[in-house]
Amino acid sequence: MGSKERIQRLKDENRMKILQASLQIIRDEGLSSLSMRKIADIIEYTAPMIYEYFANKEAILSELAAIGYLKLAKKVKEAKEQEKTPEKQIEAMWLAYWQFSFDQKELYQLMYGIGAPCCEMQKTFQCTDSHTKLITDVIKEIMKDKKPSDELICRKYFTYWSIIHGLISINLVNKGNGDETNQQVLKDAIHGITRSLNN
Amino acid sequence: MGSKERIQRLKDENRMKILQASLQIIRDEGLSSLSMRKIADIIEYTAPMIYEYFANKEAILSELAAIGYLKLAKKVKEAKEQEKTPEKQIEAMWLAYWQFSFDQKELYQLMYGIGAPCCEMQKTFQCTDSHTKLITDVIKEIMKDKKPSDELICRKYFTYWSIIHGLISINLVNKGNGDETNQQVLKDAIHGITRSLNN
DNA sequence: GAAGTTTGCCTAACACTGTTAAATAATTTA
DNA sequence: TAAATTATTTAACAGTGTTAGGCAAACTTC
Repeated sequence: MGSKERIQRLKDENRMKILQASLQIIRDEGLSSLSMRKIADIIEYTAPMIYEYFANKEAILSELAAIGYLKLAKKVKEAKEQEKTPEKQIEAMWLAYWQFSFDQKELYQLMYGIGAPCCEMQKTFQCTDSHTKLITDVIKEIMKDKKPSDELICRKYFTYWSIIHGLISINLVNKGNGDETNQQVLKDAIHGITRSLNN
Repeated sequence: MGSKERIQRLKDENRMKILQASLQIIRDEGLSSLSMRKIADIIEYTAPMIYEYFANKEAILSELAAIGYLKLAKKVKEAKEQEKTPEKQIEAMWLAYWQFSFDQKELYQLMYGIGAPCCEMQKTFQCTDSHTKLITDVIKEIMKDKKPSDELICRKYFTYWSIIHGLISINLVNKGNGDETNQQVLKDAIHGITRSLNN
């Protein structure tokens, strides 16, 4: 019965189509005008069909966010691998994070709830294999002489994250586009925090 | 015709009632479950009546946000006035900002679009009489020996704001409540930036 | 005070939204 | 081919923001 697999593959395809269509609508018309019926139009089904693939609308958004986390982790990892010293790595990683948030505005907003009463933040993803893990590892590397506690590392990560996320949020809401000035503020801040790691 | 004024006063009262009711609903049930009909229920009118006072739902949110800016500016001003040195002032002001965002979670989210596809950010308020003006004035005071350009001051303000707004956003989305660790990160960051103003 | 005009307010409706239950069409199994 | 299962749709519910039309009360003018 090879058709079992064929049917499964078809189901997976439709799942994927739903996600793609959703993201497309969000990109084209904004999150607030994403509707089940519009998704259905694109995938050439009727709205109730979507419920065969996702429990509800929120589940779609949730899954899109999850995909976002994967994409982000990939970008951050690539950025890391192009530098040798931890200091350069951490700058590259945060710049990659920054870049991601502008290349994938909609996804980023979904992931971190800017302008969207969407899914709970995925705490599952925060530990293994995420950009968080990648970055905290480098922080640990930089601070290794001080034998920092996990709590301290976490706090340092938080400090980085806050300023970058803050900058991004402000830019997204203000419809900025990550221009020179902001990049300058960002780099300054990253350097400042990085310097503070070892004194 | 003193009744003209009486009627005007009644209209103003109703306007206020609508705003209060809206804020109450947002606080009790969240922004996403704010509806015109619910507002109407509370003020004991029917939904279409609200359109006599506000062009649409967004106008209500917009006005709530504007009220928020005023409240915030007041708090920041009070904080400033309780300290003498600019260094202490700036810390107090940002802590007041932080406090405001937790005391008035909903308002803050409205003002800065966290979890809300709401109104454009009010650029009108950014210049005179806002917390922004209050804070940049103090930054200017601290840096006065360097004769900084407006652009530099703006960038410094931005740096402060980013990390604080970032911390707040993360806390709001994660449903944190501004606990010790975060306050620590915040104070560290403020000190770090303040120190950087003069070297 | 009566007639006409304006105002305040409501009902009904439209075009949407997410979601569910029931009915129908297509496909697989016996 | 007949029965059972699965895929898909139609119809509906309860909710949303918003608009148009109508009724009744209040005010203005005569």
